[in-house]
Amino acid sequence: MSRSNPRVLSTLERAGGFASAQEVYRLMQREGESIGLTTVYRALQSLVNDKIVDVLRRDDGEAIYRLCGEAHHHHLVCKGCGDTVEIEGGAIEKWAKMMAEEHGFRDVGHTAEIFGLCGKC
Amino acid sequence: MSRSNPRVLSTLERAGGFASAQEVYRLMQREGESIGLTTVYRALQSLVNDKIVDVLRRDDGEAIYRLCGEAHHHHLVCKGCGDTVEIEGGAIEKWAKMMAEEHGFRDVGHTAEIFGLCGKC
DNA sequence: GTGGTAATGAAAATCATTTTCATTTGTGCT
DNA sequence: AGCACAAATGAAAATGATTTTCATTACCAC
Ligand SMILES: [Mn+2]
Ligand SMILES: [Mn+2]
Ligand SMILES: [Zn+2]
Ligand SMILES: [Zn+2]
Repeated sequence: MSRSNPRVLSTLERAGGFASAQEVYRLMQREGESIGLTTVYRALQSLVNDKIVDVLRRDDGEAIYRLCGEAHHHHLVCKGCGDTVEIEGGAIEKWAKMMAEEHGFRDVGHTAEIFGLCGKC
Repeated sequence: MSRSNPRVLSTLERAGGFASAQEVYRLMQREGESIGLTTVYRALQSLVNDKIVDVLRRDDGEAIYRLCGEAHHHHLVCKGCGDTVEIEGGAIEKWAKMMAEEHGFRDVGHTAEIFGLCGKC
């Protein structure tokens, strides 16, 4: 049951950060790779099963995937122009770990985003 | 633009805990209330806008809604059974404010969720 | 009552994801 | 090579939540 297609994995790597199945698919098409959307979905599911890839959900519900190894970071997004700054979240990591411990949760992950108006807007 | 239909709100109350738009709709139908699915969606969106209701996502991507208290808080959600603990986020508030200042952002808000497996799962 | 605006809901459209199923590919064996 | 059998692939159809359209209805103000 090892459907962890290496071309899909390498494309997700190349994408850097999060990408949805549809985005991975479009990226491969644009680069001339021949692959079916179904295979992309199956490969990503498999990679998640094997814990090589993380999955979470965008606000619109679309599933997004990311290599587990990549540096974990958060975003500061401008509601006006969409500019995004990648920020470090040491305080969040500690908070998440503490809260999980306190309530007996394990295998925890987290999401955290800040949004507002940037200097130009 | 206040489409926060009170019958939808009261149904969500009666449901207790989280319920999806589809579930709220089916519940109202079962109890003989005449309402359209579209109106349920619009009412829930409106309630979320007014911060009367929290929204998050099930693992399958379906949006689920729940009445939320006045105080600003965050969630610790079990990926296994869906149990949710409302937690306090003082550390996050400070972090968000500091990051925003550092990058010249104003009028900032934030989201932060922790997810993992609870003690029972 | 008349005109204007907001709310409603049935039906169609959207869109990510899953399922089906026929075809292709790979692998071990003779 | 030739054959058998399992796994992988992908096009097309199905699914299901959510959104959009649009015609109708309820609600107000004057
Ligand atoms: Mn973090
Ligand atoms: Mn907070
Ligand atoms: Zn900006
Ligand atoms: Zn649990």
